[in-house]
Amino acid sequence: MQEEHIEDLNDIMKVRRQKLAKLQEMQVNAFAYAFERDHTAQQVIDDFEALQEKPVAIAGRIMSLRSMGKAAFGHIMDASSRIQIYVRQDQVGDAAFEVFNLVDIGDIVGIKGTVHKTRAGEITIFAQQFVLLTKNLRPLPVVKERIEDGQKVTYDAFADTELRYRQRYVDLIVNKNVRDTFVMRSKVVTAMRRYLDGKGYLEVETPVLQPIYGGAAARPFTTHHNALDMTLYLRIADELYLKRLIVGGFEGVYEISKDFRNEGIDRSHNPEFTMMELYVAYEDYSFMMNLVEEMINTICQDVLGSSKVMYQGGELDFTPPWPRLRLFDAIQKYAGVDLYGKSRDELRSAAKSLHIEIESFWDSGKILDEIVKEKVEPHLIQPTFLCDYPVELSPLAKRHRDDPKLVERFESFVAGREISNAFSELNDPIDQRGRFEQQMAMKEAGDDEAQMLDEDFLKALEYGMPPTAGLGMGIDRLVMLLTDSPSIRDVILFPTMRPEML
RNA sequence: GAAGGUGUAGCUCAGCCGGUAGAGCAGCGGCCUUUUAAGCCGUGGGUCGUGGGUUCGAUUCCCGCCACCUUCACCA
Repeated sequence: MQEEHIEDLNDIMKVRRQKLAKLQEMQVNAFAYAFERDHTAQQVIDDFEALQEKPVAIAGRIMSLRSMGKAAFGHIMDASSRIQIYVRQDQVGDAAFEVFNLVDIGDIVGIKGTVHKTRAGEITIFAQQFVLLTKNLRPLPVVKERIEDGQKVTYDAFADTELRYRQRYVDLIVNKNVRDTFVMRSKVVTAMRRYLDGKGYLEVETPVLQPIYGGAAARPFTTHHNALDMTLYLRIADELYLKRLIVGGFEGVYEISKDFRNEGIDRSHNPEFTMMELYVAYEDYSFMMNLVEEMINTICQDVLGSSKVMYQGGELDFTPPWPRLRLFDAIQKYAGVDLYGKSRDELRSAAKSLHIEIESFWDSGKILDEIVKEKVEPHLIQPTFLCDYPVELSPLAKRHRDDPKLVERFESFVAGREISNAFSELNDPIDQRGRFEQQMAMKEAGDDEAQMLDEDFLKALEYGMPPTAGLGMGIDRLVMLLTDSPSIRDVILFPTMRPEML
């Protein structure tokens, strides 16, 4: 709405504008500059005994109103909590009460008054002064709750997922559990930083715009730099830059940042998502397994006070150690076939007998990957490490010390979803070049997710990268687990949406 | 990208085997100075997602389109 035509607004919005005009006539600033408060709602509730009868100043958004002529009850909400207010004409004065009569649910107000408990036993601020701080011009969904048979019943919840995602600000105002989820998300990231910083690792920032994308198998977003007249890609992983830093002499570096993958959107995928990558010199993937289970458990303890969490009706237990299952043993266990050392054709027929569809250009690694996805991953509910992957699947991982067909790689699974991926990093530049070349061949063959050859990265390896363990961890998915969220969109404040058609 | 589902008032929903729509809350007016889904009385509000088609007549039936949800594909 570029130009505003009041006749286009609905009745409720028209009335709000009229009230605004009335306030202006009364010389009331409906968009105040500041309000000096000395308590939050939660502080008043927590310190009720000490604050009883004492004056407090609080501010917040009106969430309910029950007017009784010359007095009214309502609830105001600030970031901490919700608290009842009681406004009486004979206390706040005629002028302020006249303003109060123009207040709607959704307005932001400041209250100075004394702390009491009502007859019904609810902590309430009896207003002595009332100030309008911000006039609301758009009706807010009014969610009501009632206790029935000890159960909290919610009426008229703001529940339309599309509206909730498109207008997350409304979702946050109205749905407390949504606020809680994002507070929890912040705590998870803070706890992770605290853990990694405590180990002495250095948090760094590497390029989002990359001339050559790498470090994962995915299609990128492509963009263009005008001044340089060149194509740039939004990163799909941080890996190759972080390893350059290990070459440079840092011995532990991590980055928490957005990665971008030009793939489909579903309950566990968003085109931009948050990843933590960590590289530690002189260590291998066994070290990293220990670190992952310790780190996740520490985060759980920090933010939930427990190693156990309920997720979608089932209990997850993050207490270390987590089971470690070799990939081919897992296939044996869940698919009932031994696929170790099998040729591409043998894998192909195995896939067929397991009713798994495969593409003609897939190599043996890709076919195996598909079988694992279908037959193994759904079984990995409790935290589990799947380790020792075939070399074809992992062009950046070091060959297994006991078996050249495998690499020293693991992925951790929880609730059937991958939450981390790690390996002993390949630091032999000759081997690395060969693996890149194999990827290029796959790209030729039609695999548009095969990785690009990065000459500068190879050059860095030629200078010598110490033995290094590397890890990537999906933050969004971790937060989903710890907040019992079924969709990644529930843990991303503004998930990717198609633009609304106007 | 495919299939299925959904789209009706600010919010949550009902309804219509074709005759231009209802409820609760929110709103507006009135009464009410301890209420809390406040209450009581009265009352306004909708191009029924969008564009076509069939029909005397479409919110309802048919087709296209858009958005969202679910499952699948791709992927983490």
